[in-house]
Amino acid sequence: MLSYTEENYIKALLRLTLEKTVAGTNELAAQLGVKPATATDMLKKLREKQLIDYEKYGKISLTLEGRKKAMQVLRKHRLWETFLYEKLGFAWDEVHDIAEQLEHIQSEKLVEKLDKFLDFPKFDPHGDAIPNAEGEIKVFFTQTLSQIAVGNICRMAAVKDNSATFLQYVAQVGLSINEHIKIISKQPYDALTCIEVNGKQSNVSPKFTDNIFVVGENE
Amino acid sequence: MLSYTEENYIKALLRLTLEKTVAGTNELAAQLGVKPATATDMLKKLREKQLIDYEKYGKISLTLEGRKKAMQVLRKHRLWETFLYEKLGFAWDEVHDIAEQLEHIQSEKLVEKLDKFLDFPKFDPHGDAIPNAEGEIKVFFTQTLSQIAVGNICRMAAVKDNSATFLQYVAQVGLSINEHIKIISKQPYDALTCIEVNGKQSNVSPKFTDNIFVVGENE
DNA sequence: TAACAAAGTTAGATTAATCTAACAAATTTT
DNA sequence: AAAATTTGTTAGATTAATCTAACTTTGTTA
Repeated sequence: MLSYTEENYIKALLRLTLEKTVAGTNELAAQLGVKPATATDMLKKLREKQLIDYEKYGKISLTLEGRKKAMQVLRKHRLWETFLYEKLGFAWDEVHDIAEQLEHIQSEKLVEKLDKFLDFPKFDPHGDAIPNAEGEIKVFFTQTLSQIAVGNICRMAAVKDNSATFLQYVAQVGLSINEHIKIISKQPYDALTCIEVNGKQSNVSPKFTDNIFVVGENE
Repeated sequence: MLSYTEENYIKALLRLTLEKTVAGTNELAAQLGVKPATATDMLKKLREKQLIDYEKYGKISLTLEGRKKAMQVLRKHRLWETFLYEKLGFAWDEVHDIAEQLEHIQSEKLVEKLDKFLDFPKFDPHGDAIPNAEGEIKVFFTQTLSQIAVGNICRMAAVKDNSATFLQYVAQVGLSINEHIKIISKQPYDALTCIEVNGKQSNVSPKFTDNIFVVGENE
């Protein structure tokens, strides 16, 4: 079982690795309000416990196990935030500090009962997704590239079709996850869509645009 | 602010001093699952913080401040137990261990909102009274000595009248808080009640029996 | 009342988490 | 590429809470 402190370290690492590319010791220490020397000590300990991959002077990343543990803390945090907001009537901005304490309560059964009591919420009061019991965030995309109007910009979120030929085609037009896409025009005659990715324009078929999940820019 | 550990010590002391006469170091240590030496150290620390009265080799008691703090922890414990039982559907015997963790969450506002959410419960799922925000357990006695039938035994809980003459009268018949009282007989003619306290019988008036709160023996 | 047992304390060590100060490695700038 | 800056580590100390082992006080019993 992880200590309160260890949980806070892996949670901070999760946040850093989600938001930015890689996490460094100073950044981690700042996030937690401790000195870098302290963080270094804890990093060694977390490595011993196989929660992170780390070599001295190198970059830090969570192992699968570490990430799962961190996500479970995040799950508790967001469920408690939802409880405080929805059930107890706390304001939007008051819930975080209390949830920081509640997220360390150890009881799987409590978490599951709380989840049920809240009617299995998918998002917390800030709109952030709540991980499931296995520590995964399932994001269900509903909008495909074909639904975006001419002139708008969106961002690629996922693909429906995972075939090699399709993925090669996707790469060929310069697309990848999070890449921006602008809809230049749509041809009424042959139903092709002209998209622009990184300054490069391509004409693609409905078969293509129907298989790309996107999110709008105004999120 | 008290540490998690300090809170546990004063809570254990509260339990011991409520249940038994005086608390000793060994007993306290046993209650908390630590060695007596550890308890001694902590007792010094709690004395420094003016939470207990204590001299070495002497008996231990909570100060008013210490008692208040302990009662506030107990309040949180019992409110959370009520929440787990009433709202989350936990069983009677599952709530204690989780409440042991939840009772240490620091947020006055949380406690008050939880209290309201639970509709200001007076008793927890085990039937124990929940202290108020000031750390007091208000017990409302409803039964007076005059309502006890002949032949029954009850126990003195409190008095309605606090006048000196009444209290002297009470002492004179051998009564004090928690003292047992047996109703020997009631005279229809002059409405006097014959009571027995510690083997001593006295005839008392309705004015007397109406001003003594009692609890039945079958609690 | 002297001896024994129980209760409580002290001294010294350990562990987890932290710090400061000094040092080492990596990166950026000139 | 040498110098300067940033980043990260090590060594040694501190605090809170705990332990064991030895000792002291108090209370009980023969």
